Amino acid sequence: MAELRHLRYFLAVAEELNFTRAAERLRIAQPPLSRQIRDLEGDIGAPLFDRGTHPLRLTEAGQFLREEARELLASFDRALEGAGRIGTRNAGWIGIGFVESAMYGFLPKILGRFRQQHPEIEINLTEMSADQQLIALRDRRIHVGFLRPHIETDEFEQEVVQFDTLAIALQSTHPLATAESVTLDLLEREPFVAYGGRLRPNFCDYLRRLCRDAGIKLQVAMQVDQPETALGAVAAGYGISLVPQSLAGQGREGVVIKPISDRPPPHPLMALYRRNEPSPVFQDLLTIVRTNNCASPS
Amino acid sequence: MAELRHLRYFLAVAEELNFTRAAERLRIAQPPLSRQIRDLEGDIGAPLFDRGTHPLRLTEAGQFLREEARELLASFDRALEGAGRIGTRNAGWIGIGFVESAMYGFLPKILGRFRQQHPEIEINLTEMSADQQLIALRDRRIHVGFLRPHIETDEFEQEVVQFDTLAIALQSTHPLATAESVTLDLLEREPFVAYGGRLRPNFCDYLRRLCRDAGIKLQVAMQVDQPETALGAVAAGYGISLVPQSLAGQGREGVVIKPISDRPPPHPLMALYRRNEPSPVFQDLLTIVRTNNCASPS
DNA sequence: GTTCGGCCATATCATTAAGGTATCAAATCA
DNA sequence: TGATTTGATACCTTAATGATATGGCCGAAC
Repeated sequence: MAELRHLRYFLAVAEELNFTRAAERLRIAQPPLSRQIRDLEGDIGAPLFDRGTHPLRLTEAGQFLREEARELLASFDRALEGAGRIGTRNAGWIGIGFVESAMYGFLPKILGRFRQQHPEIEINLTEMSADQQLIALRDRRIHVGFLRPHIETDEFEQEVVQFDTLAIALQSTHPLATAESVTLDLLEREPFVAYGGRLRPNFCDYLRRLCRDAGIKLQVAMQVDQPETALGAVAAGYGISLVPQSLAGQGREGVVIKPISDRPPPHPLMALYRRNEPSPVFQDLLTIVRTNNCASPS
Repeated sequence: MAELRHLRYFLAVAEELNFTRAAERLRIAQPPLSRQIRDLEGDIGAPLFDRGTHPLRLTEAGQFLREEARELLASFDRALEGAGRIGTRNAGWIGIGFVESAMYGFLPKILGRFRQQHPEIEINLTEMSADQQLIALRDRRIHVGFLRPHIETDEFEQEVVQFDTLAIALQSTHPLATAESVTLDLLEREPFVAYGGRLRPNFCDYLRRLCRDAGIKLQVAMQVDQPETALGAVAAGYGISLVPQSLAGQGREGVVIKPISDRPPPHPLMALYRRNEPSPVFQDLLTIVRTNNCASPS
């Protein structure tokens, strides 16, 4: 089984581009180094170096692994050091689960402020889907999850931390492209660019439920995976689509994003956490999240 | 030296909360498992389990390490598999360096589209400062870097990929808080919340240079590390500050962000890459970055 | 073209460290 | 308190890492 040693050795060779010098640097002899690299290559199933050239050259796979190896070794050290700090200084840690879209501005901001208040607290950040967050909360593997609706649970505390609404994306040549806003029933009268459930099952479900509740029957013209891709499809004239209003700020050629005047569907970011979490550090995090002041409809 | 084996073993115990069962799962005997855990704890310098309780319990450090270990082991496998795919299918990889603020919407969007076009390409993402990006480009450790000015180099190709301007943040009780826009010379007449060079030396330098070029003398009232923190300081009445216009969308209580009418200072996101990069995959990435259509002043 | 030197691979031996067995001590539970 | 579960200790075995010796290949220099 491959071990970190293999990466350490590989990295030495990748940096020296010379087995002999790398071996010296590692304080081992050259033959065992050759064997370890060979073992690693066997494990990977592909060569990492172009042999027979002077100087030695990394293959594409080797170049990739060199970067990954750096990152991995650094992360490993950080993890052990972090655990050590927590254990010795009796510091703490906070585990955070989040859906990808929470990374679009919200989380970096929160984390920046939190780190400033609590530089001694180790933070474990893991991107996970909404249902993975539920499981992780139950297992106490994270302290808080950030997700989009629709979760129906009273097992955990839940609160809105950032408010967004859905808006309608139109091709810029559309008759309504110059209107101030549009109404929701426009969705029934135009072909629709829908979301497949593959990448964002929750967002997809949410839209489905929304349309059912509003009594809207969509004419699905195309399926895409992400709101950004939907914008592309709209620009290309496949139809209209529903996207988060916040995407309007980005401005994309061929598309306009119009607010919905009658019943704008909400698209909030939620925080989910266990009731009665005692940790004062966690309470501080919640305070930061709340004073972020994005929790009111715009 | 600590190895992945230690993490694998630790994870088994952490999940079973029982050395004997964990050993069975790992297909080894219990005593060597105990020893490996002890070695790991020695390396870390803190206990990972509360011994002497039934059932076994993880210490805080142990809980943290459990999450980190999961992540690390998964990353390790991903890295080896990725390298294998590159080597066998003759696929490729793209290395991307980026400053933190590129993560605020820009990069996730680009990556989403790129992954869709090239699911077979491995992506190595590394957050690094602007000067680290320069070094990494030279070392061919990344193919492209995303950074904020000010970099003066003709060693690499450079282009604007997202345009933003700086705006002035005022306390919402400020007389000008209701104005449409303000002028740059307001900076001279009010105490200023400035940026220390610790976290974002480039941004800090950029502001300094900007003020010097515009002939503006700031009255620095406070130093903060990040624009978000600056907003907090402004809300608290320490003074006014310069922040990216894009922060205006987030809305924060006690602060208004006003565009600068006379000479709005640009704050673009740049892409930096080697000239004559032949890879067609890389060219595709550039195309996606360019058709992102955020490169024109708003 | 031939030779020399650098460099990596292979083969074999030595040593270290991981894994196994037997046993003990401590905590839990009846 | 005695039986049982469970982790720690001591000691031995085995496997894998590391060292030494050597050979072959490639490139550079004469």
